Amino acid sequence: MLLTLLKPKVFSSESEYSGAADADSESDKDSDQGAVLILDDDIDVLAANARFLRVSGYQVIVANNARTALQELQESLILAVVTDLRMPDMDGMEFARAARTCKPLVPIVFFSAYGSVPDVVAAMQLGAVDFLEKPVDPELLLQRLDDICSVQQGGAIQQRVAFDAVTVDTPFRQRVLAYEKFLIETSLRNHQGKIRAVLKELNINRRTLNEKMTRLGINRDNLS
Amino acid sequence: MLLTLLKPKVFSSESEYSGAADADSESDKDSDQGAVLILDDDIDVLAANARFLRVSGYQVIVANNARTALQELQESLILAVVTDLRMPDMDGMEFARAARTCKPLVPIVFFSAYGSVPDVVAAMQLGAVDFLEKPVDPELLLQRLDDICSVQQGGAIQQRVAFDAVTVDTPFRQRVLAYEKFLIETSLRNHQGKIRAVLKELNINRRTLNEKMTRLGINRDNLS
DNA sequence: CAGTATTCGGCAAAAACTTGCCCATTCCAC
DNA sequence: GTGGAATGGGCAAGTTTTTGCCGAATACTG
Repeated sequence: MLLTLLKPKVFSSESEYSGAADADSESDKDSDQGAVLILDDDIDVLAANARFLRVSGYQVIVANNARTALQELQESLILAVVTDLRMPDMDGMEFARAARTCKPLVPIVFFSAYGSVPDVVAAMQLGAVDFLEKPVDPELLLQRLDDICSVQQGGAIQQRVAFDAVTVDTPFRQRVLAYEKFLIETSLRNHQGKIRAVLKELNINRRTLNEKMTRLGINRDNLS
Repeated sequence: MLLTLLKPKVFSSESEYSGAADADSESDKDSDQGAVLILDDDIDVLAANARFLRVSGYQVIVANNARTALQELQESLILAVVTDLRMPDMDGMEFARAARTCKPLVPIVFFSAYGSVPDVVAAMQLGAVDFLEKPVDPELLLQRLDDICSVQQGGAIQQRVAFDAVTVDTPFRQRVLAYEKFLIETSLRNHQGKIRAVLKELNINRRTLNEKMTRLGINRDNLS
Protein backbone atom coordinates (compact mmCIF):
# COMPACT_ATOMS: atom_id res chain seq x y z
CA MET A 1 0.00 0.00 0.00
CA LEU A 2 1.35 3.29 -1.07
CA LEU A 3 0.25 5.27 1.90
CA THR A 4 1.40 2.71 4.32
CA LEU A 5 4.82 2.80 2.88
CA LEU A 6 5.06 6.52 2.96
CA LYS A 7 3.69 6.92 6.38
CA PRO A 8 6.41 7.90 8.77
CA LYS A 9 6.92 6.01 11.93
CA VAL A 10 5.33 8.12 14.52
CA PHE A 11 5.78 5.57 17.18
CA SER A 12 9.07 3.97 17.71
CA SER A 13 7.66 1.21 19.77
CA GLU A 14 5.92 -1.68 18.19
CA SER A 15 2.82 -1.10 20.20
CA GLU A 16 -0.64 -1.64 18.91
CA TYR A 17 -0.94 1.94 17.78
CA SER A 18 1.31 1.55 14.84
CA GLY A 19 -0.87 -1.18 13.50
CA ALA A 20 -3.73 1.07 12.66
CA ALA A 21 -6.10 0.10 9.96
CA ASP A 22 -5.72 2.38 7.03
CA ALA A 23 -8.00 1.77 4.22
CA ASP A 24 -7.95 3.21 0.78
CA SER A 25 -5.23 4.43 -1.44
CA GLU A 26 -5.54 6.15 -4.73
CA SER A 27 -3.36 7.50 -7.43
CA ASP A 28 -1.04 10.34 -6.72
CA LYS A 29 -1.75 13.78 -7.98
CA ASP A 30 -4.71 13.59 -10.22
CA SER A 31 -8.21 12.24 -10.24
CA ASP A 32 -10.38 13.19 -7.31
CA GLN A 33 -7.37 13.61 -5.11
CA GLY A 34 -7.75 17.34 -5.26
CA ALA A 35 -6.39 20.18 -7.26
CA VAL A 36 -3.93 22.97 -7.03
CA LEU A 37 -5.47 26.40 -7.01
CA ILE A 38 -3.56 29.13 -8.80
CA LEU A 39 -4.42 32.75 -8.22
CA ASP A 40 -2.94 35.50 -10.34
CA ASP A 41 -4.41 38.65 -11.76
CA ASP A 42 -2.23 38.36 -14.83
CA ILE A 43 -4.18 36.01 -17.02
CA ASP A 44 -1.26 35.18 -19.29
CA VAL A 45 0.99 34.12 -16.46
CA LEU A 46 -1.90 32.31 -14.92
CA ALA A 47 -2.58 30.35 -18.06
CA ALA A 48 1.05 29.52 -18.62
CA ASN A 49 1.58 28.20 -15.14
CA ALA A 50 -1.65 26.29 -15.19
CA ARG A 51 -0.73 24.67 -18.46
CA PHE A 52 2.65 23.66 -17.20
CA LEU A 53 1.30 22.12 -14.03
CA ARG A 54 -1.41 20.30 -15.90
CA VAL A 55 1.12 18.82 -18.24
CA SER A 56 3.06 17.78 -15.19
CA GLY A 57 0.12 15.84 -13.93
CA TYR A 58 -1.65 18.16 -11.58
CA GLN A 59 -5.27 18.95 -11.64
CA VAL A 60 -5.39 22.73 -11.68
CA ILE A 61 -8.04 25.26 -10.85
CA VAL A 62 -7.37 28.84 -11.80
CA ALA A 63 -8.70 32.12 -10.51
CA ASN A 64 -7.77 35.64 -11.45
CA ASN A 65 -9.17 37.28 -8.37
CA ALA A 66 -9.31 36.51 -4.70
CA ARG A 67 -13.03 36.24 -4.46
CA THR A 68 -13.27 33.51 -7.03
CA ALA A 69 -10.33 31.77 -5.44
CA LEU A 70 -11.95 31.78 -2.03
CA GLN A 71 -15.06 30.33 -3.49
CA GLU A 72 -13.13 27.55 -5.15
CA LEU A 73 -11.36 26.90 -1.90
CA GLN A 74 -14.67 26.31 -0.24
CA GLU A 75 -16.17 24.22 -2.94
CA SER A 76 -13.35 22.13 -4.28
CA LEU A 77 -10.83 19.90 -2.70
CA ILE A 78 -7.70 22.02 -2.86
CA LEU A 79 -4.34 20.45 -2.16
CA ALA A 80 -2.39 23.65 -2.31
CA VAL A 81 -2.76 27.28 -3.27
CA VAL A 82 -0.31 29.26 -5.36
CA THR A 83 -0.92 32.97 -5.33
CA ASP A 84 0.59 36.19 -6.51
CA LEU A 85 1.33 38.69 -3.79
CA ARG A 86 0.59 41.92 -5.61
CA MET A 87 -2.88 42.06 -6.98
CA PRO A 88 -5.42 44.78 -7.38
CA ASP A 89 -8.40 44.75 -5.09
CA MET A 90 -7.58 42.01 -2.61
CA ASP A 91 -3.89 41.19 -2.54
CA GLY A 92 -2.25 37.90 -1.80
CA MET A 93 -1.84 38.62 1.85
CA GLU A 94 -5.45 39.49 2.41
CA PHE A 95 -6.45 36.51 0.42
CA ALA A 96 -4.27 34.26 2.53
CA ARG A 97 -5.76 35.63 5.70
CA ALA A 98 -9.22 34.94 4.40
CA ALA A 99 -8.21 31.53 3.19
CA ARG A 100 -6.81 30.68 6.60
CA THR A 101 -10.11 31.23 8.28
CA CYS A 102 -11.87 28.64 6.21
CA LYS A 103 -8.94 26.29 5.58
CA PRO A 104 -6.44 26.76 8.34
CA LEU A 105 -4.02 24.22 7.02
CA VAL A 106 -4.07 24.51 3.29
CA PRO A 107 -0.51 25.06 2.05
CA ILE A 108 -0.10 28.45 0.42
CA VAL A 109 2.79 29.34 -1.85
CA PHE A 110 3.36 32.99 -2.66
CA PHE A 111 5.25 34.46 -5.51
CA SER A 112 6.04 38.04 -6.23
CA ALA A 113 8.26 40.12 -8.41
CA TYR A 114 8.99 42.64 -5.73
CA GLY A 115 9.15 40.57 -2.62
CA SER A 116 10.94 42.50 0.07
CA VAL A 117 12.13 40.91 3.25
CA PRO A 118 9.24 42.24 5.34
CA ASP A 119 6.81 40.97 2.74
CA VAL A 120 8.25 37.53 2.92
CA VAL A 121 8.29 37.58 6.68
CA ALA A 122 4.68 38.64 6.81
CA ALA A 123 3.67 35.97 4.35
CA MET A 124 5.52 33.26 6.18
CA GLN A 125 4.15 34.37 9.51
CA LEU A 126 0.76 34.00 8.00
CA GLY A 127 1.62 30.40 7.42
CA ALA A 128 2.84 30.38 3.85
CA VAL A 129 4.86 27.31 3.08
CA ASP A 130 6.97 28.97 0.45
CA PHE A 131 7.69 32.23 -1.29
CA LEU A 132 9.02 32.27 -4.84
CA GLU A 133 10.38 35.12 -6.84
CA LYS A 134 8.75 36.15 -10.05
CA PRO A 135 9.15 35.32 -12.81
CA VAL A 136 8.42 31.91 -11.50
CA ASP A 137 10.60 29.12 -12.71
CA PRO A 138 8.03 26.47 -13.61
CA GLU A 139 10.35 23.66 -12.71
CA LEU A 140 10.97 25.13 -9.31
CA LEU A 141 7.29 25.62 -8.71
CA LEU A 142 6.62 22.08 -9.73
CA GLN A 143 9.29 20.80 -7.43
CA ARG A 144 7.93 22.74 -4.50
CA LEU A 145 4.44 21.53 -5.15
CA ASP A 146 5.69 18.00 -5.33
CA ASP A 147 7.36 18.52 -1.99
CA ILE A 148 4.21 19.88 -0.48
CA CYS A 149 2.06 17.11 -1.79
CA SER A 150 4.44 14.39 -0.80
CA VAL A 151 4.53 15.85 2.66
CA GLN A 152 0.80 15.66 2.81
CA GLN A 153 0.84 12.08 1.78
CA GLY A 154 2.81 11.38 4.83
CA GLY A 155 6.41 11.71 3.86
CA ALA A 156 6.33 14.30 6.26
CA ILE A 157 8.07 15.60 9.06
CA GLN A 158 7.81 18.77 10.98
CA GLN A 159 4.47 19.95 9.93
CA ARG A 160 3.49 23.26 11.26
CA VAL A 161 0.16 23.30 12.83
CA ALA A 162 -1.46 26.29 14.27
CA PHE A 163 -4.15 25.94 16.80
CA ASP A 164 -5.34 27.47 19.96
CA ALA A 165 -2.96 26.17 22.47
CA VAL A 166 -1.75 27.55 25.67
CA THR A 167 1.91 27.97 25.98
CA VAL A 168 2.84 27.97 29.57
CA ASP A 169 1.37 26.41 32.64
CA THR A 170 -1.15 24.35 30.83
CA PRO A 171 -1.58 20.82 31.99
CA PHE A 172 -0.82 18.07 29.59
CA ARG A 173 -4.34 16.84 29.44
CA GLN A 174 -5.72 20.21 28.59
CA ARG A 175 -3.24 20.67 25.80
CA VAL A 176 -4.10 17.35 24.31
CA LEU A 177 -7.78 18.14 24.50
CA ALA A 178 -7.15 21.46 22.81
CA TYR A 179 -5.43 19.59 20.04
CA GLU A 180 -8.28 17.17 19.69
CA LYS A 181 -10.66 20.04 19.48
CA PHE A 182 -8.53 21.67 16.88
CA LEU A 183 -8.38 18.52 14.80
CA ILE A 184 -12.09 18.00 14.86
CA GLU A 185 -12.95 21.59 14.17
CA THR A 186 -10.52 21.72 11.31
CA SER A 187 -11.92 18.63 9.78
CA LEU A 188 -15.41 19.93 10.21
CA ARG A 189 -14.53 23.16 8.49
CA ASN A 190 -12.85 21.32 5.69
CA HIS A 191 -16.02 19.41 5.07
CA GLN A 192 -18.56 22.11 5.58
CA GLY A 193 -19.72 20.60 8.81
CA LYS A 194 -20.46 17.20 7.34
CA ILE A 195 -20.10 14.71 10.15
CA ARG A 196 -20.01 11.87 7.73
CA ALA A 197 -16.91 13.20 6.01
CA VAL A 198 -15.16 13.90 9.29
CA LEU A 199 -15.83 10.37 10.40
CA LYS A 200 -14.15 9.09 7.33
CA GLU A 201 -11.24 11.48 7.38
CA LEU A 202 -10.38 10.95 10.98
CA ASN A 203 -11.26 7.30 10.88
CA ILE A 204 -13.12 7.52 14.10
CA ASN A 205 -16.23 5.91 15.46
CA ARG A 206 -19.33 7.99 14.99
CA ARG A 207 -20.38 7.62 18.58
CA THR A 208 -16.94 8.64 19.75
CA LEU A 209 -16.87 11.72 17.61
CA ASN A 210 -20.22 12.62 18.98
CA GLU A 211 -19.09 12.23 22.53
CA LYS A 212 -15.97 14.23 21.95
CA MET A 213 -17.82 17.04 20.31
CA THR A 214 -20.13 17.23 23.26
CA ARG A 215 -17.33 17.05 25.78
CA LEU A 216 -15.16 19.57 23.97
CA GLY A 217 -18.02 21.89 23.29
CA ILE A 218 -17.78 21.72 19.55
CA ASN A 219 -20.74 22.91 17.63
CA ARG A 220 -20.74 22.06 14.00
CA ASP A 221 -22.65 25.17 13.15
CA ASN A 222 -20.71 28.04 14.61
CA LEU A 223 -17.49 27.40 12.75
CA SER A 224 -16.31 30.62 11.17
CA MET B 1 26.97 16.83 32.57
CA LEU B 2 27.54 20.53 32.26
CA LEU B 3 28.15 23.39 34.56
CA THR B 4 25.33 23.02 36.94
CA LEU B 5 26.35 26.16 38.71
CA LEU B 6 25.19 28.33 35.89
CA LYS B 7 21.92 26.63 35.52
CA PRO B 8 19.14 28.95 36.53
CA LYS B 9 16.25 27.56 38.37
CA VAL B 10 13.45 26.89 36.03
CA PHE B 11 9.99 27.49 37.25
CA SER B 12 7.50 25.69 35.21
CA SER B 13 4.59 26.99 37.11
CA GLU B 14 3.94 30.66 37.36
CA SER B 15 1.72 30.32 40.35
CA GLU B 16 4.28 28.58 42.46
CA TYR B 17 6.86 31.04 41.49
CA SER B 18 4.89 34.04 42.54
CA GLY B 19 3.59 32.17 45.52
CA ALA B 20 7.01 31.87 47.03
CA ALA B 21 7.75 34.94 49.06
CA ASP B 22 11.38 35.20 48.32
CA ALA B 23 12.95 38.57 48.75
CA ASP B 24 14.91 38.26 45.56
CA SER B 25 12.42 40.45 43.80
CA GLU B 26 13.43 42.09 40.59
CA SER B 27 11.70 43.58 37.65
CA ASP B 28 9.63 41.50 35.32
CA LYS B 29 11.81 40.50 32.46
CA ASP B 30 14.97 39.68 34.27
CA SER B 31 15.93 37.50 37.20
CA ASP B 32 14.86 33.91 36.89
CA GLN B 33 12.41 34.74 34.19
CA GLY B 34 14.87 33.88 31.49
CA ALA B 35 17.11 35.74 29.15
CA VAL B 36 17.40 36.68 25.54
CA LEU B 37 20.30 35.11 23.75
CA ILE B 38 22.02 37.24 21.13
CA LEU B 39 24.37 35.68 18.65
CA ASP B 40 26.51 37.79 16.34
CA ASP B 41 30.06 37.42 15.18
CA ASP B 42 30.50 41.18 15.09
CA ILE B 43 31.36 41.97 18.66
CA ASP B 44 30.60 45.66 18.36
CA VAL B 45 27.13 45.12 17.05
CA LEU B 46 26.64 42.40 19.61
CA ALA B 47 27.62 44.67 22.45
CA ALA B 48 25.51 47.53 21.21
CA ASN B 49 22.39 45.44 20.88
CA ALA B 50 22.96 43.75 24.18
CA ARG B 51 23.37 47.06 25.90
CA PHE B 52 20.22 48.42 24.40
CA LEU B 53 18.17 45.42 25.39
CA ARG B 54 19.59 45.40 28.88
CA VAL B 55 18.68 49.03 29.31
CA SER B 56 15.22 48.12 28.12
CA GLY B 57 14.91 45.62 30.90
CA TYR B 58 15.90 42.34 29.37
CA GLN B 59 18.37 39.95 30.81
CA VAL B 60 20.75 39.30 27.95
CA ILE B 61 23.22 36.56 27.25
CA VAL B 62 25.61 37.13 24.40
CA ALA B 63 27.61 34.82 22.23
CA ASN B 64 29.84 35.55 19.28
CA ASN B 65 29.82 32.06 17.87
CA ALA B 66 27.30 29.32 17.42
CA ARG B 67 28.98 26.82 19.65
CA THR B 68 28.88 29.06 22.68
CA ALA B 69 25.33 29.99 21.87
CA LEU B 70 24.21 26.38 21.73
CA GLN B 71 25.82 25.73 25.03
CA GLU B 72 24.02 28.66 26.59
CA LEU B 73 20.80 27.43 25.10
CA GLN B 74 21.24 24.16 26.90
CA GLU B 75 22.29 25.59 30.18
CA SER B 76 20.26 28.71 30.62
CA LEU B 77 16.63 29.49 30.41
CA ILE B 78 16.38 31.27 27.10
CA LEU B 79 13.24 33.13 26.23
CA ALA B 80 14.24 33.98 22.71
CA VAL B 81 17.23 33.88 20.42
CA VAL B 82 18.35 36.68 18.15
CA THR B 83 20.97 35.69 15.64
CA ASP B 84 22.83 37.02 12.68
CA LEU B 85 22.45 35.03 9.50
CA ARG B 86 25.88 35.42 7.99
CA MET B 87 28.62 34.24 10.25
CA PRO B 88 31.89 32.47 9.68
CA ASP B 89 32.13 28.85 10.66
CA MET B 90 28.57 27.95 11.57
CA ASP B 91 26.06 30.37 10.13
CA GLY B 92 22.72 31.40 11.53
CA MET B 93 20.85 28.77 9.61
CA GLU B 94 22.97 25.91 10.80
CA PHE B 95 22.80 27.27 14.27
CA ALA B 96 19.04 27.41 14.12
CA ARG B 97 18.85 23.86 12.93
CA ALA B 98 21.00 22.73 15.81
CA ALA B 99 19.04 24.85 18.22
CA ARG B 100 15.79 23.31 17.03
CA THR B 101 16.91 19.87 17.94
CA CYS B 102 17.44 20.71 21.55
CA LYS B 103 14.79 23.42 21.92
CA PRO B 104 12.17 22.86 19.28
CA LEU B 105 10.05 25.78 20.31
CA VAL B 106 12.42 28.54 21.27
CA PRO B 107 11.59 31.65 19.24
CA ILE B 108 14.41 32.60 16.90
CA VAL B 109 14.73 35.99 15.29
CA PHE B 110 17.16 36.38 12.42
CA PHE B 111 18.72 39.50 11.10
CA SER B 112 20.93 39.97 8.11
CA ALA B 113 22.27 42.69 5.92
CA TYR B 114 21.93 40.70 2.75
CA GLY B 115 18.80 38.75 3.31
CA SER B 116 17.51 37.52 0.00
CA VAL B 117 14.06 36.12 -0.45
CA PRO B 118 15.23 32.51 -0.46
CA ASP B 119 17.21 33.17 2.70
CA VAL B 120 14.21 34.51 4.45
CA VAL B 121 12.06 31.67 3.24
CA ALA B 122 14.56 29.12 4.46
CA ALA B 123 14.84 30.80 7.80
CA MET B 124 11.10 31.01 8.26
CA GLN B 125 10.62 27.44 7.17
CA LEU B 126 13.05 26.52 9.86
CA GLY B 127 10.68 28.09 12.30
CA ALA B 128 12.07 31.58 12.71
CA VAL B 129 9.52 33.91 14.16
CA ASP B 130 10.93 36.98 12.50
CA PHE B 131 13.59 38.23 10.14
CA LEU B 132 14.94 41.72 10.44
CA GLU B 133 17.14 43.63 8.09
CA LYS B 134 20.50 44.86 9.19
CA PRO B 135 21.38 47.35 10.46
CA VAL B 136 18.89 46.43 13.09
CA ASP B 137 16.68 49.17 14.38
CA PRO B 138 16.95 48.62 18.13
CA GLU B 139 13.46 49.89 18.73
CA LEU B 140 12.07 47.46 16.23
CA LEU B 141 13.98 44.59 17.72
CA LEU B 142 12.76 45.52 21.15
CA GLN B 143 9.22 45.67 19.95
CA ARG B 144 9.43 42.27 18.32
CA LEU B 145 10.94 40.77 21.42
CA ASP B 146 8.21 42.26 23.51
CA ASP B 147 5.69 40.72 21.19
CA ILE B 148 7.32 37.36 21.43
CA CYS B 149 7.59 37.42 25.18
CA SER B 150 4.10 38.69 25.72
CA VAL B 151 2.77 35.91 23.57
CA GLN B 152 4.62 33.40 25.65
CA GLN B 153 3.25 34.73 28.86
CA GLY B 154 -0.12 35.53 27.49
CA GLY B 155 -1.37 32.01 27.35
CA ALA B 156 -3.77 31.06 24.70
CA ILE B 157 -2.77 32.43 21.40
CA GLN B 158 -2.28 30.73 18.11
CA GLN B 159 0.95 29.11 18.92
CA ARG B 160 2.81 27.44 16.19
CA VAL B 161 3.87 24.05 17.09
CA ALA B 162 6.02 21.84 15.05
CA PHE B 163 5.98 18.17 15.57
CA ASP B 164 6.02 14.98 13.70
CA ALA B 165 2.59 14.60 12.35
CA VAL B 166 1.02 13.18 9.33
CA THR B 167 -1.47 15.19 7.45
CA VAL B 168 -3.66 12.97 5.45
CA ASP B 169 -5.14 9.59 6.09
CA THR B 170 -3.95 9.41 9.61
CA PRO B 171 -6.54 8.34 12.11
CA PHE B 172 -7.51 10.75 14.78
CA ARG B 173 -6.20 8.59 17.55
CA GLN B 174 -2.81 8.28 16.03
CA ARG B 175 -2.53 12.00 15.51
CA VAL B 176 -3.41 12.72 19.08
CA LEU B 177 -0.92 10.18 20.30
CA ALA B 178 1.74 11.71 18.09
CA TYR B 179 0.98 15.02 19.70
CA GLU B 180 1.23 13.57 23.15
CA LYS B 181 4.53 12.09 22.25
CA PHE B 182 5.69 15.40 20.94
CA LEU B 183 4.64 17.21 24.08
CA ILE B 184 6.39 14.82 26.35
CA GLU B 185 9.54 14.68 24.32
CA THR B 186 9.68 18.42 24.11
CA SER B 187 9.27 18.81 27.80
CA LEU B 188 11.90 16.18 28.41
CA ARG B 189 14.33 17.96 26.18
CA ASN B 190 13.62 21.25 27.83
CA HIS B 191 14.50 19.78 31.15
CA GLN B 192 17.45 17.67 30.21
CA GLY B 193 15.48 14.49 30.67
CA LYS B 194 14.47 15.26 34.22
CA ILE B 195 11.24 13.42 34.82
CA ARG B 196 10.55 15.43 37.89
CA ALA B 197 10.54 18.68 35.98
CA VAL B 198 8.34 17.26 33.25
CA LEU B 199 5.87 16.08 35.84
CA LYS B 200 5.66 19.55 37.19
CA GLU B 201 5.52 21.31 33.88
CA LEU B 202 2.85 19.13 32.40
CA ASN B 203 1.06 18.76 35.67
CA ILE B 204 0.60 15.10 35.16
CA ASN B 205 0.62 12.12 37.45
CA ARG B 206 3.97 10.42 37.62
CA ARG B 207 2.54 7.02 37.03
CA THR B 208 0.65 8.28 34.03
CA LEU B 209 3.67 9.87 32.49
CA ASN B 210 5.50 6.64 32.97
CA GLU B 211 2.81 4.64 31.30
CA LYS B 212 2.61 7.01 28.40
CA MET B 213 6.30 6.99 27.85
CA THR B 214 6.26 3.25 27.73
CA ARG B 215 3.27 3.09 25.46
CA LEU B 216 4.56 5.78 23.11
CA GLY B 217 8.05 4.41 23.09
CA ILE B 218 9.68 7.46 24.56
CA ASN B 219 13.13 7.00 25.91
CA ARG B 220 14.38 9.82 28.02
CA ASP B 221 17.93 9.19 26.97
CA ASN B 222 17.96 9.17 23.20
CA LEU B 223 16.60 12.65 22.75
CA SER B 224 19.05 14.18 20.34
C1' DC C 1 30.15 4.62 52.08
C1' DA C 2 25.69 5.86 54.21
C1' DG C 3 21.65 8.49 53.30
C1' DT C 4 18.56 10.83 50.47
C1' DA C 5 16.46 11.91 46.11
C1' DT C 6 14.87 10.19 41.76
C1' DT C 7 12.97 6.96 38.76
C1' DC C 8 10.82 2.53 37.40
C1' DG C 9 7.37 -0.67 37.19
C1' DG C 10 3.92 -4.53 39.16
C1' DC C 11 -0.65 -4.72 40.85
C1' DA C 12 -5.38 -3.64 41.34
C1' DA C 13 -9.14 -0.49 42.16
C1' DA C 14 -11.26 3.46 40.22
C1' DA C 15 -12.22 6.47 36.59
C1' DA C 16 -12.70 7.59 31.92
C1' DC C 17 -13.45 6.48 27.32
C1' DT C 18 -15.25 3.76 23.39
C1' DT C 19 -18.67 1.59 20.96
C1' DG C 20 -22.73 -1.11 19.51
C1' DC C 21 -27.79 -1.08 19.84
C1' DC C 22 -31.74 1.45 19.23
C1' DC C 23 -34.75 5.10 18.53
C1' DA C 24 -35.96 10.12 17.85
C1' DT C 25 -35.11 14.17 14.91
C1' DT C 26 -33.82 16.65 11.19
C1' DC C 27 -32.58 17.26 6.48
C1' DC C 28 -33.14 16.41 1.57
C1' DA C 29 -34.61 14.99 -2.76
C1' DC C 30 -38.74 13.36 -5.18
C1' DG D 1 -46.05 14.72 2.05
C1' DT D 2 -42.88 10.45 1.86
C1' DG D 3 -38.88 7.62 2.19
C1' DG D 4 -34.24 7.43 2.91
C1' DA D 5 -29.96 9.48 4.53
C1' DA D 6 -27.69 11.96 8.21
C1' DT D 7 -27.24 13.19 12.91
C1' DG D 8 -27.97 13.20 18.00
C1' DG D 9 -27.97 10.98 22.18
C1' DG D 10 -29.48 7.42 26.18
C1' DC D 11 -27.87 3.14 27.91
C1' DA D 12 -24.78 -0.40 29.15
C1' DA D 13 -21.12 -3.57 28.24
C1' DG D 14 -16.44 -3.71 26.97
C1' DT D 15 -11.79 -1.51 27.00
C1' DT D 16 -8.35 1.45 28.14
C1' DT D 17 -6.29 4.70 31.05
C1' DT D 18 -5.27 6.73 35.38
C1' DT D 19 -3.55 6.57 39.80
C1' DG D 20 -2.29 5.21 44.59
C1' DC D 21 0.57 1.92 47.09
C1' DC D 22 4.72 -0.31 47.50
C1' DG D 23 9.23 -1.97 46.90
C1' DA D 24 13.47 -2.12 43.98
C1' DA D 25 17.12 -0.01 41.38
C1' DT D 26 19.96 3.94 40.40
C1' DA D 27 21.91 8.52 40.94
C1' DC D 28 23.67 12.06 43.73
C1' DT D 29 25.61 14.18 48.00
C1' DG D 30 28.39 14.85 51.74
